[in-house]
Formats: sequence, C-alpha cells, structure tokens
Amino acid sequence: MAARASSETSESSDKVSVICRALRRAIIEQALEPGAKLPEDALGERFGVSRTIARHALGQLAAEGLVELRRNRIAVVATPSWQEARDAFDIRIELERLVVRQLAGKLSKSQIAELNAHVDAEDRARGGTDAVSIRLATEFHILLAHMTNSPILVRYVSEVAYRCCLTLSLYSRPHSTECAINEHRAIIAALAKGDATKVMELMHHHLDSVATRALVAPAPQRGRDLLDILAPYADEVTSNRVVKLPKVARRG
Amino acid sequence: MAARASSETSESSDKVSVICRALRRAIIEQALEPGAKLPEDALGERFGVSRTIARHALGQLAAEGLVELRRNRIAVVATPSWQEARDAFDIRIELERLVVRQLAGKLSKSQIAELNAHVDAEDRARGGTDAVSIRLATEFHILLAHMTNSPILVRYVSEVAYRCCLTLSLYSRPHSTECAINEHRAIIAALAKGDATKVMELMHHHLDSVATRALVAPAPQRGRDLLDILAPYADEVTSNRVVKLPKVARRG
DNA sequence: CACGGGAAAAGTGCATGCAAGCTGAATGCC
DNA sequence: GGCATTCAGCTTGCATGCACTTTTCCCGTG
Repeated sequence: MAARASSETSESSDKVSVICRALRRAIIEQALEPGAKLPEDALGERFGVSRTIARHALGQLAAEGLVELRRNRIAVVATPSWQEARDAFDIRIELERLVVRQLAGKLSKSQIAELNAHVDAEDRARGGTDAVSIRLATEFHILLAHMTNSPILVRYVSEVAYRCCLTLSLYSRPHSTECAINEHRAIIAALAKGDATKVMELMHHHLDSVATRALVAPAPQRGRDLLDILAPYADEVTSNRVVKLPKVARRG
Repeated sequence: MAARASSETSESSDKVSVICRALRRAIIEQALEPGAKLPEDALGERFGVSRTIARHALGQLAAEGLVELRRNRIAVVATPSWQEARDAFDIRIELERLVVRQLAGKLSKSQIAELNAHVDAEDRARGGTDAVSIRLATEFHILLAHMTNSPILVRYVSEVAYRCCLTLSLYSRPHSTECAINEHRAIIAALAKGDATKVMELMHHHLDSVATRALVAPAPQRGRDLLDILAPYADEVTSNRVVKLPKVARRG
C-alpha cells in the first residue's frame, strides 16, 4: 500500500496544490463569493508565485467546477445555475449512498469516534458564522468518503460536495444547521449498527432535505447575470430595442 | 440558455484542450499504454506548442486520473491498481443508473435514432481492433450522459468511463464485444419504452458484467509495480533481507 | 447632455530561459 | 568480478518577457 499518495488531486506540496487548497477553502467559506474575480497576477502576488503557477491552479479549480475560465478574460469564482445545482445534488446523493453502503458495519471503533468528534465540532461551531458551519458539514461527508479507502470516490465526493457548498452560498439564505447535525448523528448510529439499507435511506433523505432547503425557489435572487433577472422587467421598456444594456454594474 | 459552453472540461479551442483531447483519445485507444512516458518537451514538440502548454495539459489529465504526475519525474500514463479499477466501476454503475433513470421515457425519436446509429457503428467496428471497439462502447455511454443535458453528469461519467477504459486495456485481454453490443441495444429499447426501473437494472447488469469480464482475477499480470507481483516469490529468497531490490527494470 | 470613437491600461496566452533534481552510466575501490 | 560513487545529461519547476485581446476611460461630436 502507500506509495500512491501524491497526484490524484489536492495533496502533495506543489505550489499549485497549495494555492488550489487555499482558494478552494476561501471559496467554500464564501470569503470569495461566486462571481468574484481571480486575476492571475493578483493571485500570484498574494501567494508569492509567478502567474504561471497561479494560472495552473486556476486551471485545476476550473476542472473541478469551482472556477470559471473564459478566454482572455479574468477568471471568476463559478456561479452555478439552479439547474446545475440540482444536478450536482442528484449526483451527490448517488455517490454518498454508495459511500455509506460500503461503510455500513465496516467501521472500526476509532473511526466511529472520529466521526462523532467531528460532529461535536460541528455542534460547537453552531454559534459561529454560517460559512464555517457549512464547511464543517461538508467536511463530515468528505471524512466519510475517506473512510472507504477509495481515492476515486474521495475525489468525486469532495468535488461534488464543494460544488454543492458553492450552491448553498448562492441560493440558501437563512441556513439552519441544527437538523443537519442531528441527521449526521443518525447516520453515524446506523453506520455503526451496520444496517446498510437504513443508512442509505438516511443519507438520501439527509442530502435531499439539504438540497430542498437550499433550492426552494428555482429563481436565483442574487447576482447571476443581471440580464436574466431583469429580462421580465425589460420587456415593457424595450419591446423593440435590442437587448443591449451597454454597461451592467459588476458586483464586487 | 447556451453561453455555458466553454470551461467545464474538454471543449473549447484552447491549445491545452486540444492536447488533452488528443492524449485522452490516444490513451483510451491504447496507442499509449499504461506506464508510457509523457515527457513535456516531446509532447510540446509533437503538438507544436511550448512545454508550458504541454505541462498544463498533463495537469488536467492528471486531475482526471488518466495520467500520473510525479514530482521531478517524467509523467506517465496512469496504471490503476485492481482495487482502483473496481472502485471506478462501482462509481460508474451508480452514475450511469442515474443517467438512464433521468432519460427513461424522455428521449425524442431523433435521440433514439442517434443512439441506434451509434450502436450500428459499434457493430460495424467489430471486425477492427479491440481498441476501437472499446472506444466506441465507451462513447455510447458518454453519448447517453450527454442526453441528460447535465454538464456535471457528463463530466463525471466521461471521466470515470475513461478510467474504466484504461482498466480494460490493462486487465482484460481477450475482449468479447458482441454481448456488450446486444446489451446496448436492450438498454436503448428499455429507454424508449420508458421503463425506468427496468433500464436501471439493465444498465447495472451491463456494467457489472463488463466489470467482471474485465476484472476476473484480482491479480494484475502485466506491468504495475513489479514489487507487488514479485512479493510472493521474493519470500523464499529474502526472508531476512530488507526489501531493497535496488534498481527494478522499468518497462520501456 | 448623451453618444460614439479611440487610445491607454490591464490582463491573458504563450514561449523561452535558468536553476534544481532525477537518471543512468562510466569510474574507482574492495 | 562485484559494489558503491560520482559526474554528465536530460527533464522538470518556475519566473520572466513579449504579443495580443479586452476593458476602461477620456474626449470630441451631434
């Protein structure tokens, strides 16, 4: 075993990996909102590397779907559409059902303890900012994925979970973490008991309710192409005019 | 709609995307076997670009799991372990069940025709090399994913399918495509009929049988860490010696 | 005052150059 | 003769530089 460590994604002490991790975390903690600009020079200067490296990191993040890369334009934090968000959650449900199916009844005492410790941390973070709560909740799922010992599964679950995180920061305003934490505890219990179908059902329900809590209205209220938001209002003004709107104010 | 085209992966006419596509195809057609070296300058020279671009492309491919990147060493085509292959297939099954679930009964006549045309092409390719058959079979699944209109799902299915392709080229020697083609036809039929549970079952069975046909023996006979292969034989020679084996022959 | 054109500024796309690390083989030692 | 050592080369890691594109702002015009 071992020896497979590097590559695969994330780990390794490459400069670009470091930047990727930093940006990833900044994005899922909403320090960088969707739509935020990510100029190569600024990134390079901030992290003490050249544009080449910053650029490479942006490429990786774009492959993960966290960053949007447009030719000859400044890269921005991705702004998933409502439909993309829904798709991401659908995929996530299947992936995580697989995770818990593989894990049910297979966890050691220390692993159960580790999971419980993490949920305790989530509990303690309840008073803090939403961003940290969301991050911890996401990390719980990634921790589960890690326990499958399948690097591929870890990668996919992480990626799709990060994407969902991004979504949450976009569409879900008043975030209630309490129930999610209880659901996490229930999942751990079922996992320990070894009831595969039960835990799959729990996970399904858990993610489904997170998704519906988040994606109640298919209408993105904030950000996201002013053009789309204003489309219905524009009709009465510009029945014949081409939809030009020369310079739209850019957030941030 | 539209406007989402680029980014996401693959498409776009970036030089790096072009190289990625070319390499990806070369890898899944086994023109580049697992373990094959991919030096940056050679790639750059071959594609008429600088090392910078070749390097970036290798980075993307590594993120997809097709290429293995080792610090300060020449990149090589990935050589998934048997376990990783099994994991990839498990994930693939879940993902593709989701695909056909979303598609059942939702396909237009022209889409059905497109699928049938593809399988016809698979049929015609039966006489040719295994590599082309495998590629076509894989592309059938990716075509299916495309029809969901979910870019994220397309990306994951493509990625995991390519990985499985790589696996097939590693572990499955005598490849029999006939049954697979019939299974494809059965899936199309069930899809057209709109029986979601039936088509999910078909897809599950199809992928499962492909996997078992491919992964019969958990022992990788070719390539892949001579150390692992020789481990059982080494016991009688080196009961006490540290497992040093200073310089193991490296397959060209 | 609004509108349009054009030039400067900013930012990306890409190639090249230099330093550092790994590979492999020839050399010296036992 | 077998083994460790060292040195040359090849290859990667990364920064910098130049060309091109996009954006922004300024100014003249209707």
